[in-house]
Amino acid sequence: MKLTIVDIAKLSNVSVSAVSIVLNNKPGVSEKTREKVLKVIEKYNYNPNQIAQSLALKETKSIGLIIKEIDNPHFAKVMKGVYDTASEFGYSVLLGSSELKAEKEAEIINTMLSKRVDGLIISPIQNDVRNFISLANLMSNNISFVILGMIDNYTVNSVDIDNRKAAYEAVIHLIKLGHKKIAYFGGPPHSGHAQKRLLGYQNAMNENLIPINEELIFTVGPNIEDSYNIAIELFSKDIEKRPTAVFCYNDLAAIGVINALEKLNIKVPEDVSVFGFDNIDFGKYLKFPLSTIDMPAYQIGENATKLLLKVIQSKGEIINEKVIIEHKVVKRNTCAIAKSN
Amino acid sequence: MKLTIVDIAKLSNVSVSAVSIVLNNKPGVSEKTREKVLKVIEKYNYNPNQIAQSLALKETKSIGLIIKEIDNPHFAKVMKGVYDTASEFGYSVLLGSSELKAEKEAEIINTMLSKRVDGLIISPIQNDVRNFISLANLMSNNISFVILGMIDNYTVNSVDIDNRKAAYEAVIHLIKLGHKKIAYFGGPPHSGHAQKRLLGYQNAMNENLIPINEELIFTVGPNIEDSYNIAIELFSKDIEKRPTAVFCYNDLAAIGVINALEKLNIKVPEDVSVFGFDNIDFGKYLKFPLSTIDMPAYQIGENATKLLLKVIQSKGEIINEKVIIEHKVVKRNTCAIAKSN
DNA sequence: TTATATAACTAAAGCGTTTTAGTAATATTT
DNA sequence: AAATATTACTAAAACGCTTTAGTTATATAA
Repeated sequence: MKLTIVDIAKLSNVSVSAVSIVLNNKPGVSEKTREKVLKVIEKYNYNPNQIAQSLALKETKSIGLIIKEIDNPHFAKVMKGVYDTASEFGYSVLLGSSELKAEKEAEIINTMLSKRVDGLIISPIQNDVRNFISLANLMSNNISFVILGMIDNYTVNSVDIDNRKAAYEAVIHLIKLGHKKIAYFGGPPHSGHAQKRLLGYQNAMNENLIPINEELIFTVGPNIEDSYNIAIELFSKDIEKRPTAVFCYNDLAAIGVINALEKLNIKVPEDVSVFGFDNIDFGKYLKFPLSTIDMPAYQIGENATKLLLKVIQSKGEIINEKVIIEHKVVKRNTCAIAKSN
Repeated sequence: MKLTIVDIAKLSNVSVSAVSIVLNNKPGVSEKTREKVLKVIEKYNYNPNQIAQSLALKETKSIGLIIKEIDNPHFAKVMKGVYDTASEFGYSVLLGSSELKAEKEAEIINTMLSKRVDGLIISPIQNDVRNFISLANLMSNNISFVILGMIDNYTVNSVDIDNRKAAYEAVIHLIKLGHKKIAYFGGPPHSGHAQKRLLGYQNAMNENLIPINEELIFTVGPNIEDSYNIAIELFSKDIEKRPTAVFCYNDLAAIGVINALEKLNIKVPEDVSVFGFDNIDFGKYLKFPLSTIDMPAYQIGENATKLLLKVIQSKGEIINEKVIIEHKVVKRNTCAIAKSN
């Protein structure tokens, strides 16, 4: 039977209030009683019920983290960043994964709110305000939250890299290598990241006066197999219809493409170049060490958490920060000079 | 301002109890008032405060998951298994990562208990009951929990693979390939998994009358770099002091070893064979597709959660299940016949 | 010494639910 | 129509804490 503060009070012959004061290390009791109470607490290994505390204090010391896919190394790093800094500041983290489903996302947000988390870190499925239905809810009920991404035209706290610029740089890299027929394997259509990366792709192409072939722009699912299949189909076409390079919205997609290429006996990078995005740890150990954009996921998680805690603690004044983390283009072995054909 | 049940009661001209009855879909109010109340709830988008519910009901509908490393693909899969099934049954999951530190583990367990999770799934740092300090606490306070691993001689609910057997099979595979000088790159000394896997290694060696050279048994940290460094040192020795095969307690360690070998211009698998453990997704995409033990992490998470929920729901009768999940040895490209030398 | 300020302590209300036990209203039997 | 069973409803206690406001004891000032 778990002891309560009432039990401790009785056992130490003081009032409940006195125990509470001792528990929270507040002034209001003599050294003598403090020690007396502490001794009893120690003896019975008393652990205050945080549920009751939360109800009284209207704070739970926990935050919710909602990512898109649990088993994606990128999000694992984000989680670690969030978890480490949350722990450091005494917060617990409640896990949520939307698996790219909008309804699931909304549902998770709802249950987290009824669990009264002190704040939320969300990697949203969609950045379009019209589709990101929970956003209005969060804003109007002024819940503390920060977005892993960008919501344009809204005063929403967020942390992200400059996705457009990163994608732009990746594609420029490919163009400088002589590629013109560059495919884009993008993520879910409404995803902010996918859109920004597509924009970067378009910018780079336009700037170099390379016409964009809509037939080379794809939407792939979140797993390696999906992009593998699409790549198989794409590269089974006539050679002149095939791209000489493909820029992928994440490393997982790039792995799928590379696998397909290998399956079809098309050489990477001699025949076709592949560029990823995220720089997951395994990228460098792959059969074809991946050229990619380094998106510092741990830092993103860390910064998001610090920002969230700032928002939580700033009862009153409005915080409006859009943190941009520096990315890097990392050139490894999956890109080469385009064959002149 | 968040509405409370009292507000809803007033707005619908009924008692608080009536609202509670409606909320929980219990009998005790007429259809008419039920609808009336429901309308108000809908209109104001009322969301009951789960903290208050938890206090009243003495259950939080959340479980704690304590793993050892967040950014290890094996645990990512475990997490996904746990998360998916917990969600399916209406439970939230509170995340904990011990990062292989016993004090951290104990601390996490403590805060989760004060947050009054309904149960705990723990991948413990140490399986030795004398060192796994929290275990006694959990058992004597009869907390619902399940262990990802094994605690011998105790009636502890757990799910795991047969680690000894799996390791045994891996080493037998190596031995059949003609290897005799087989190194073991093991995990932290007190870890149950590491111990069981070491035992399997020893069994296989003994059974084949191969003397065990203690100098070929190593303890490596949880990251790729650590085993890389140890391997560099090991394989820089005189050739006759070097093993011809190394069996690693997880895939990450195997990747480190392979990298070191590559760095030293030692050919995998021609010169030395490497065998991993876990079968992380990336294993097959690596430069040297990894031979390894398939440990079905998702299933482990799933089973652990189902077992935990069973324990939670079985107020009263004692449950004592030790679930063993089937492993598989997967042979890919990192093992070859030993050179006769 | 008395008056006053300060320190130590505590009773009770409040946080937002559920549930028990009771009352009032309605339906069913006789 | 009266007696009884059933249904609808609600007041209040309980869950385990914090905190406010008040009381009592002690220390300081006059």
